[in-house]
Amino acid sequence: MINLLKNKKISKTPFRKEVLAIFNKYNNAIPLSVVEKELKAFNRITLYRTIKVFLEKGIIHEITINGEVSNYAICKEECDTLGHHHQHIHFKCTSCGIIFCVEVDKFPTIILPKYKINQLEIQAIGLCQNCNL
Amino acid sequence: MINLLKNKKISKTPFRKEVLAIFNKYNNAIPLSVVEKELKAFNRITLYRTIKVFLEKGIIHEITINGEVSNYAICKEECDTLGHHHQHIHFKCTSCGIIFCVEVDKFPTIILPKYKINQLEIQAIGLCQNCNL
DNA sequence: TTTAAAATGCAACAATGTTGCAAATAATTT
DNA sequence: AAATTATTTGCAACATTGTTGCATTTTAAA
Repeated sequence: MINLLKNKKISKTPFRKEVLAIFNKYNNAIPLSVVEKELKAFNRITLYRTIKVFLEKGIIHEITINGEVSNYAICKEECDTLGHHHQHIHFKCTSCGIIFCVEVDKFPTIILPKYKINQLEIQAIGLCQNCNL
Repeated sequence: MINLLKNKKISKTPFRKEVLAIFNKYNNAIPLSVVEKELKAFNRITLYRTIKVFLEKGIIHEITINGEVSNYAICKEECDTLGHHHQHIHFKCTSCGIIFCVEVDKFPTIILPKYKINQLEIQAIGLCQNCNL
């Protein structure tokens, strides 16, 4: 939805609408290089700033696995300026390289005595449905 | 142990010994900036190459949380050229910023039908023992 | 429609990471 | 222990990635 921009109280510009449409088009997470290629009128600086705003507003979230180049995906849950609230894991296929979010029935809990855990980031690496045939 | 370099079959040089000693000195993960400051004779290029070799040989592992600058820590388990085999989680304290590895009693398992999960990376974000007092 | 606020894009810069190659050092062989 | 081979180091140069100030343009609000 393009109204997302209105809901998040950020200016609705052609550039942002285009970037948002690209993220919506993909069902998986994508790196900036893919966004670049999809953009009709691409500008590095504006893209960096757009990504930063989208991250801050909880429109997209960043996925970085083992220090590799970051991928970005639309937030499905109610994320906002105050933080991201995801209950999904990130899966990376070592065969086709795809990265995406997966909902799991029972999201793990970890208890560390004397610590306070506010957020759990879980990344699974393996073979996706297609590559595991 | 400095013999680690011999065991991993890589040349034992003063630079590598120094970098290894720095990692051993810290009980937590550290970014390259800290390694730099600790090094007597620092050279950016050699450091990058040393880190790369240490990663490949399974001497250290990389921790990247939410696209922030990577931190590095000694591998405690049997990691080698064929891969890293960790059964610990990575904890980041939002108060003091420290990042370190934590052993957990029961490392979570995630089952995704039709997928094959080879590795699970778990990052917990919250307050560490000191900051949670 | 006018005004105020915000976004864009250029130029310039800063930080991070890489590569070829010659010199230096470490490991191996004799 | 000395000579040979293999590897590492560090310089120069470059490539990539990300940031900032500022004037112009565009969006949102009055």
